[in-house]
Formats: sequence, structure tokens, C-alpha cells
Amino acid sequence: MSDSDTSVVSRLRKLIGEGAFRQGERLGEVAVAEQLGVSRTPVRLAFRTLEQEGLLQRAGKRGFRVREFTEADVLCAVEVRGALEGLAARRLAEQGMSSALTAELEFWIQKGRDLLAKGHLEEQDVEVWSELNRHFHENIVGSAGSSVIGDAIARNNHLPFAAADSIIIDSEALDREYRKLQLAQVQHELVVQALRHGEGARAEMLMREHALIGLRYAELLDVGRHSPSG
Amino acid sequence: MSDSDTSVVSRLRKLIGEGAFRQGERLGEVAVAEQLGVSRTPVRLAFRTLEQEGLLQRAGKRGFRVREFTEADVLCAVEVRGALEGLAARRLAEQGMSSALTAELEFWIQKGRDLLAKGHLEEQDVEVWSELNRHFHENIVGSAGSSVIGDAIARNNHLPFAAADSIIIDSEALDREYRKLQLAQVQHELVVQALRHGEGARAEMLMREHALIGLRYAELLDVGRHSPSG
DNA sequence: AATTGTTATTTTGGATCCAAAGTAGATATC
DNA sequence: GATATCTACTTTGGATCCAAAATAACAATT
Repeated sequence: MSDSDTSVVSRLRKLIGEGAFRQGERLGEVAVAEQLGVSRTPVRLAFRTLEQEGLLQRAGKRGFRVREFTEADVLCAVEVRGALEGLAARRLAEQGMSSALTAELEFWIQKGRDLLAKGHLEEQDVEVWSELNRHFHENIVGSAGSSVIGDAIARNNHLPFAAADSIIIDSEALDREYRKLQLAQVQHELVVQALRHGEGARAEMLMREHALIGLRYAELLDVGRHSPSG
Repeated sequence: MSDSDTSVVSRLRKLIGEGAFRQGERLGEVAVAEQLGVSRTPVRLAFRTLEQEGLLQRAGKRGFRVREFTEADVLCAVEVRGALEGLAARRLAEQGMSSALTAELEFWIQKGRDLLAKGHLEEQDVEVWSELNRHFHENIVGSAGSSVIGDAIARNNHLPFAAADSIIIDSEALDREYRKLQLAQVQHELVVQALRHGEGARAEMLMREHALIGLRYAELLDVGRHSPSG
């Protein structure tokens, strides 16, 4: 039993995310089974899961193929997350935050302040940020009064580029990443501010904008460094 | 081959939607297989699909149980659809509509006008409305530039109460349903108006409000009929 | 009497076998 | 030469068998 099935799912998820298969490539059950060293059964089960996650598509009446993603798909997936997290934030602002939740959010906010306090970013800080960022988002989404929103976000996050913690990649340019995280921190603090004051619309819009930080802010943050054309 | 697998999935989906199983009831593979008259294999495949759809949940390390839905879940699922359809509408307004799409939407709008022109609702009108309503929504969501939004909506719609065409139920009170459809028609027309003028924010909000028509408008439409307390 | 350890039963995961459906290729006929 | 039909091969769906894991029940010991 164990999680051999989950393992096949996650192994395939990883392979697809890494681009081990061509976009649109047809995946045969036997071929994948041999490649992973298991029988057809767990592969068949995994295909159904991955189909629902959106990583595979049915190829006509026979088999599955690797889902193809365009630039527009990536942007859309990020906007979807923004819309859903924004919805969660608005609901949370409208229903009011418990003091426990307020404290929890403040805790992770403070972690962020501490991280950025030293004025620059180091390698090991990346994981710390990823951790606190995840907790921040999960606390908001998880407190929206229903797991439905969180489920929708989780399904969307199966698209490898849509997840909230896929912000950090470039550990070569730590100074640029530092400024990005500074901005993200400000956005986090503003969201909490709006939530505390019950400002639903503002919380929603801030959260939605915050989702775009991984996409649209790169060139902005390079202004004054490399190309001052921005 | 055929769609025996799909059949098991949809049969189970139907059974769950009808409440054939208790909320939170554990489903064993053998029991369900016997009940449906198939072997364990298609049931195992179906469980994975239904888990991703959110109708089943993993029960610890062993088996699945029927997902429990609260009132808050229902409201949230509808709001999620509103948020996603709103996102699609805003994107569509911002990118501009093709003349073909405009014509298509106008066509279904006109169908709605025709349906409501005679001043009352009949039994067979329900299916006609369901058809045009579906086309209206699918055209907007399908033209948002990426299938990601549509996929997210489709996954959300697997929750039996969240789908857009679950508006109509009460064929006993056709006069109330008529007024509801009148309102829906106006909302459809306003959405198209906003889309044509490139009013993204307005299109988004109209679409979002439109999603709530099945939930929050019942008492409103009863005003002046049964209980004038609204 | 309570707790722990062992055993038995239940249930799921994985592998293999068979059947059915689809696709492709070849042959025959027009 | 083109098209249509038939056949062979590929691939997936369903059933069954076996193994492993988890739960439950029972017994033994403290």
C-alpha cells in the first residue's frame, strides 16, 4: 500500500514539470509503466489524477497527452490564483478576523520583517521566506469559512508555475530578489492592515495584485540597475 | 473500452449528488463495485477522479469518504464561480471582443428575449433557457484567452450545487422562476454591454453578481407575493 | 483492570490476464 | 490510381489474483 500510488503521481508530476516529456506528447500506459518500473495499474490510476489536475488531457478516445501550456496559460493561472485568494481575503475581511488569526498573521509578518531587516538576502533566507509566505497565504485561505476556495487554489497550484511559492528562482541575483521580497512584505502588511479594518474590497485587490509579483515586477525591479529604460 | 469508466464516474457522481450516501460515509471499493455491478478496477479509477473533483475525500490512510458540504461551502462554491467568470469577463473586455463573438453572444441574448417575450414561463422553456444560458457562459469563459479559467470553473462545477445551470429547480412556481429569468436576462444584456464597451471592471462585477442569482434572489423575488417582509 | 503485544480479518495497492475497441496497413475492386 | 473494406496490430478497459498494510479483536502480562 504505502504511498506508491501517490509516488507515481508525484513522480509523473515532477517529470512533466521538468519537461521530461514534450508538450502534447502522447503518453502510453505501458511505456510510462516501464519507464517508472511499475505495472500499468498505478499508472492508470495516476493518469486519472493528473488529468483532473490539468497536467494531462485525454487524447481523443485513446490515451492521454501532456497538456500544452502557453504564455497566456501561465498568466491566466496566476490571475486565477489572485482572484481566488482575493475572494478569500474579502470574505475574511467581511466576516471579521479572530484575534488568534490576527496574531498568527502578525507572527509571520514579523518573521518577514526580521528576515529583511539585515538589508540583504542570503542563500538560506530563500527557504525561510518560502516557509513564512506559505503560512501567510494558507492562513488567509484556510480561514475563509469553507475549504472550497482552498481546494480550488490547490487544484490550480498543480500547474507548476501557478503556485504562490514559485516566486523565488533566481538565487544568482539576490539583490533583485531582495527588493522583490521587500515589495512582497509591504503587500503582506497592507493586506493584514485591510483585513484588520474590515476593508474587504481593498484586501481583495491587494491580494490580487500581490499574485502578480512573480510575473510583472521583474522589469520594474531592474529599473536603475541594468537597463534604465523601464 | 467505450465510456464504461466515465459511466462509473458519472453514475457515482449522480448517486452522491442525489444523497444516496450519507455525508462523510466511508466508501469501500468492493461494496461500491458490487452495488454498481462492476469489478473493483473501474471503481478505483473513478475514486481518484472523484477525489480530485472534490466529491470524495481520502479517509485517513485507507479508503475514501463522501465529502461533507455545509451551507458555507455552497455559498463559497457559487462565489468561486462568480470570481472566475468575473475574471474571464474582465479579461475579455480588456482584450476586446471579436465581431464573431459579439454576434454569438447577441444571438443567445436574442434567444433569451424571445423566450421571455410571451410574458410567462412554460415547462418546456426551462430546457431552452438552460441551453442558452450554458452557451452564454461558455462563450465568455471560452474566449478568455486560455483554457485555464474554464478548467478551474469546470472543476468547481463538479460540486453539484455550484454549476451555472443549476438555477432552475422549482417548476412548481413558474411565475417566480419567470421573474428570476427576467433578471438573469437583464444581467446577461448588461454584461454584453459592458464587454462591448471594454468596461472590464463593470463586466467583472456584473458577472460576479450574476452568479449569486440562484442563492440570494429567492426572497427578493417573492416580495409582493407571499411574504411582503423582504 | 488496564495496557501492551500478537494475531486475524478487512481492505487497498500492484500485477497480470483477457476482451474489446481503435488505428493502421494492405489488398482488392471499381 | 483511388477508394473502400477487411485484417492484423496496438492500446486501453475490466476482472481477478496476490501481497502488503491497517484496523480490530483477543489474549497475556503487569
